[in-house]
Amino acid sequence: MSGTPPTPASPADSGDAAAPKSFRTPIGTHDLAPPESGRWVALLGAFIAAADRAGFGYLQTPIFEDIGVFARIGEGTDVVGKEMYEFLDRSDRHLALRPECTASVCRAFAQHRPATPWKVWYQGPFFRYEAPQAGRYRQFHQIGAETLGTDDPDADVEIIALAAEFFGAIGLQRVPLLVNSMGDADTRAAYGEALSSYLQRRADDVDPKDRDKIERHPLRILDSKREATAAVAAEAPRITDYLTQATAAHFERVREGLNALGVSHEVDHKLVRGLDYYTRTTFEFRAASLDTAQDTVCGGGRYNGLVEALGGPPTPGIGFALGIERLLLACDAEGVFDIPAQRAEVWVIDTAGGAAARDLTHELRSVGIRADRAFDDRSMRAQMRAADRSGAEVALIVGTDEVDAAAVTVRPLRRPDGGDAGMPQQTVPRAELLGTLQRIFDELNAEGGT
RNA sequence: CGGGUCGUAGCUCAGUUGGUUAGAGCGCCAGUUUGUGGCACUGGAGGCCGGGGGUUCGAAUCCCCUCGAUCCGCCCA
Repeated sequence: MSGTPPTPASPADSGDAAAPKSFRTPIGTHDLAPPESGRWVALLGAFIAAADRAGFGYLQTPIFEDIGVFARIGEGTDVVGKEMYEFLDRSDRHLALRPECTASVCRAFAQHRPATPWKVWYQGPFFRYEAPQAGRYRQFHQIGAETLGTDDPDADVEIIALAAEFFGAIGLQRVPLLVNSMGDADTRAAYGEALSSYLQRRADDVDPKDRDKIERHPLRILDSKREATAAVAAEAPRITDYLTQATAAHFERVREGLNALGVSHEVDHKLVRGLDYYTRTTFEFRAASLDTAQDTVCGGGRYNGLVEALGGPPTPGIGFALGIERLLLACDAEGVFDIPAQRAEVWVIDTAGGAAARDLTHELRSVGIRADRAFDDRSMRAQMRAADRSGAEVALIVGTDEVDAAAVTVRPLRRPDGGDAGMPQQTVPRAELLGTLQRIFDELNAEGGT
């Protein structure tokens, strides 16, 4: 990662002996370096495969947008209220770093008017100005998928199944799915009244720290973690009792579909989600293996009014976002989806000046072999150590003898049985090198690949 | 933004009631006779003890401030 510290600038160059200022990543941000970064690449690969099979195409939207795009997420939410990275550019345009992607996807839809259904997935960094803690960062990363242009409950099922499929692909087991329905505007209004009057009646039983929410954001009372509040919430009216016939039927069909696909789930009447735009289906996957404060690994729902609110045609939509950092935390907790080993297949050792290492690695790579080498003309011993640590199957040794004979010494480093005691080496003419390597790999695959 | 815990080598950590040149393990580099890895041994590089101020003859150690990390509230992926 960090290399050798640079030698201090000589007074002659700098004219000043003061140590240069050093920097680190801003609060709540992180570098992602090998080997850990290999996990992200693999994770993305697994998602891409699942999304591709389900007919979702990749959508990339800007990392910053006109701040108005995000205002529709919810006036009362912290996400737009106080957590946005907003700024004026040099021409006084009021912009913001994106805190999430659904609004951007809807903006893109309104801007381009693609044919429907529009099925897209996205991936990338998002930004929220919050104090970091376990599973919550100022720059975090999400993968998500959205289907716009259809209100068909089977689209909801497809979206949820995609997330479930992905969890399965990376080996996550303990991520129970919770679903609920927020109904439509009418049910939300009717339910809002019922909930408010109930909460006002029980205000004294609500934890004092939650009381202000009764006025400000009554829905959020429902998912409070405080014991007293949770007790009140448990007896609160349920939104599913206020669903219109159409939304109730929609919800029923979604559940039926999940059952049909074997996606186990549970209805959670207290699942309200934080963002204002949700209508009808809402859902969350929570990591049961995590005992951190943030255990929602994937959240989503339907947002039938959002495209219109962003100046587009009335267009229904459903989607989810999943937090990569949290997902990886959950993988750690379950002990699944390890960091993939990145290893060379062949390591070239050159004690005759380096030209052979330069040329051979290039030649091997061009025929598809993962080949690597040491630099700086190190001793043979050092190069052998590097070869061993690289995990390579085979070392190719080129010293002065080999150069004179136009040959290469092929030195296997692993045994098919997994041991590493070494096998007899052989010196072959350079012209026969690829064939010899092929035989060795075949042998290893045949005997070792049980 | 409020609260808890914590900052000593690249990493994980020792460092006794304040007392001389701040240590270990791992990692890294080099060697242990001829051109050969893992194991073992030897040596080496690498620390403004997070930063600033204070108390003291003397501070990694005590006090204050600050910055950062981490966790919780809150919020959310």
